[in-house]
Amino acid sequence: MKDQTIEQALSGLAGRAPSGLEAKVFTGWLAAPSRLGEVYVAFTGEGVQFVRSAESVGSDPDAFAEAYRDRFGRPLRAAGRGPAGLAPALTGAVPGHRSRGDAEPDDGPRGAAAGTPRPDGSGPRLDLRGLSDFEHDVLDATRRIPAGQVRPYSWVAREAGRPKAVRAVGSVLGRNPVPLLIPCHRVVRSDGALGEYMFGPAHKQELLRDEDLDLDRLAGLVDRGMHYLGSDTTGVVCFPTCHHARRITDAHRRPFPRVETALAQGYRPCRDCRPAVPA
DNA sequence: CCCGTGACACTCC
DNA sequence: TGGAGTGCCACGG
Repeated sequence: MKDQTIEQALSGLAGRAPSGLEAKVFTGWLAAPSRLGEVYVAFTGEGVQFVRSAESVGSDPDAFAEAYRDRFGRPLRAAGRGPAGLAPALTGAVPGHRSRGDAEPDDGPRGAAAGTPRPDGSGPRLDLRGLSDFEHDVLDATRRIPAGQVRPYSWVAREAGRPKAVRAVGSVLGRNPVPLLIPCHRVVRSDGALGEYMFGPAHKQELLRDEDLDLDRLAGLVDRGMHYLGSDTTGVVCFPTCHHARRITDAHRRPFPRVETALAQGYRPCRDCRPAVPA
C-alpha cells in the first residue's frame, strides 16, 4: 500500500453512491418538445422545478445548467424521463386545452412512474420550494387562468391578496420558474395590450393564438376602450375572454369600458372570472 | 395620447 | 445589512 499514487488511493475510496444519494445531489433535466419549440426542463422528486426554452439559452444545455445552478445552487444531470404528465402539458395536449392540431408527439414509454397529478388534473407536479409567499400567491393565481383566456396584472395582484402590488406581479412573472406549466403568458395589461413576456412578446401572442384566443376580436374591443362584457339577461359582467362572456348572444352583449360602470348599472361580477370583488 | 408618478416585492450591492 | 435600484404595470392629468 505504500507506493500507490494519490489517484490510486482516491480510486480506492471511490464506490457506488448509496441509493438515493445521487438524487439528493443532482437535479435531473431533459429536453422536450413544447409549444415554444424545444424546452429544457429541470425536475426533482417533488416535481418540475425549472423550464426554459432552448432558444432563450442559445440552444445550449450547458447554459441552461448554468442558469439553473445560479438560481438553485445545484448541478444538473441528464435524466431519462420527467414527472408524469409533463409532455402533454408542454405541448398543450391536455384535456380542456384546445390546441389546433399539430403533430401529436408520443410521450414515449408509458408509465406513471413518479408523482400524482396536480389537483386540477392538468399537468405534472411542480417543485416550487424556495419561493416567497408572495411568489407562491402570484403563481397560484396565474395557474388558475384557463387556457384561451387572459387576465390583467392587476387581477393577479388582487387575487394574490395584494391589490396594489401590480408591478411586483410583473417582476414575479418575469422570473416564473415554470413557464407554460404556470401560464404567465395569459397575464396581460389592463389596457388590453399583451405586455411583455419572458421569451418575447411574439411568443406570448403565438401561445395565446395557439389557445384559440381571438386576438383580433379582443383588439376590436380594446380599440373602443371596452375591457369588460356583460349580459343584460343575466346581469353578469365578465372579462371578455371569460368562458361565460363567450356565450353571450349578440343581442344581449353589453360592452363596458370599466367594471365600475357595469356595477353601477346593477351588474354583478362573474363568479368565474372575478372582474371585481363581489359587492 | 403620452408622460409622470404611484406602488411594492425583490435584488443587489 | 439596509437602502437604493429595478421591473412582463396602472392611472390620472
